[in-house]
Amino acid sequence: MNLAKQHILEAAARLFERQGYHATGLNEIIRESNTPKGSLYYYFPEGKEQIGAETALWAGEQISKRIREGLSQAEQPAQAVRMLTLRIANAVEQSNFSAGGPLMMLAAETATRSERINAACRKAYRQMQDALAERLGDDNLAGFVLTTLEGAILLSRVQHSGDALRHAAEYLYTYIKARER
Amino acid sequence: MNLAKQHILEAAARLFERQGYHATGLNEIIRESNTPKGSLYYYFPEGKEQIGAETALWAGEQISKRIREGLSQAEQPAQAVRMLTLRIANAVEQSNFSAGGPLMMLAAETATRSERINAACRKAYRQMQDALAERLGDDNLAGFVLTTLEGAILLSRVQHSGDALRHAAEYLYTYIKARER
DNA sequence: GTCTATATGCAGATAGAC
DNA sequence: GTCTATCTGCATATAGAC
Repeated sequence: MNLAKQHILEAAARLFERQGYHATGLNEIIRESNTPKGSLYYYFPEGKEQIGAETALWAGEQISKRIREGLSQAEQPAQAVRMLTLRIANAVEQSNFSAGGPLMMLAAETATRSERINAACRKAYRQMQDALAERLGDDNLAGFVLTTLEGAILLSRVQHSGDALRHAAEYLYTYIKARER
Repeated sequence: MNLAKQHILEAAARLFERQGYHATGLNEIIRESNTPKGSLYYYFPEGKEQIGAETALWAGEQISKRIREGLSQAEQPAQAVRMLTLRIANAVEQSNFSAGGPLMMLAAETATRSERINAACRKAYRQMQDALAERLGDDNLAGFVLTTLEGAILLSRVQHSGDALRHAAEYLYTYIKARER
């Protein structure tokens, strides 16, 4: 993929993550990406919706990678999920509660308003769930962990505190641990 | 509270729930509320942000009531939470995945962009958590249930399927049940 | 209390020069 | 590939009549 295009995508991902899809203007994306203004419609001829969809796909791959990395750093699945969740808590706090995955905003705002972006978000979430399931050996459980992570990220952002994520880390740990036997 | 004002608030809540805060225009709220156009700035002189904040507070009270009602319909807390979650799953499906609480969108979109709306959302979430804690007898556990519900609503909406909520219902049931002993 | 008219600005998008 | 200029439309908000 072209470098300028990649810059636009990454800037869009950051902005969607911080403030959402509808609150982000194309001018803002251009500015934030340090990309020549004339490039946007050259690389994304179908406009904002295309940017949204490609951002979701790209984000899904990035996050899945990080999930795999994070989960590989502990012996037992329960402990791995706990550590991953605590890492997210730190990341969210250090970003002043603007981090937490570009997907959540994009997915929530377009669930019933853009079929194209929605399809991309579903695919991205599926990838994330697969990454979790690889380690947990249970797709349903992976779905529940994903659910919990998204909910906890949302509440942590709203409450301007990583506590929701830290609590989630402990509950998930206890739950998965109990299952291991 | 004045009736016209109440109509505006309820229309705003529905629209924010379906499509989000930034995607909803004031004209749309007027149209959907069947309220005279000149009334909006009469009742909400501080504009859209005031509407957002008051909507969040109102929604928080409504949802807390429904949580209390829902949780009172079973003998044991574990079963009560399960039934509440399944009820939400049905509601979300029957709304074509546009329902799921006016708060989520509002809260996510404004977490770092409007202190006023953010404060209102926090208060609303606190009320909801209190309503859960009353029945569960454990504020941390109530927070975890809230986290799970919000995450599951998000994923159900994105995936256009109530499965995430139904799975969450079973996991929460198992978890709370195990604690009862 | 509610109306119409309007101010002002930015949104997404397009055309055509270079 | 990138530029500038511009179109169209809607956004929030305000003023002043009734």
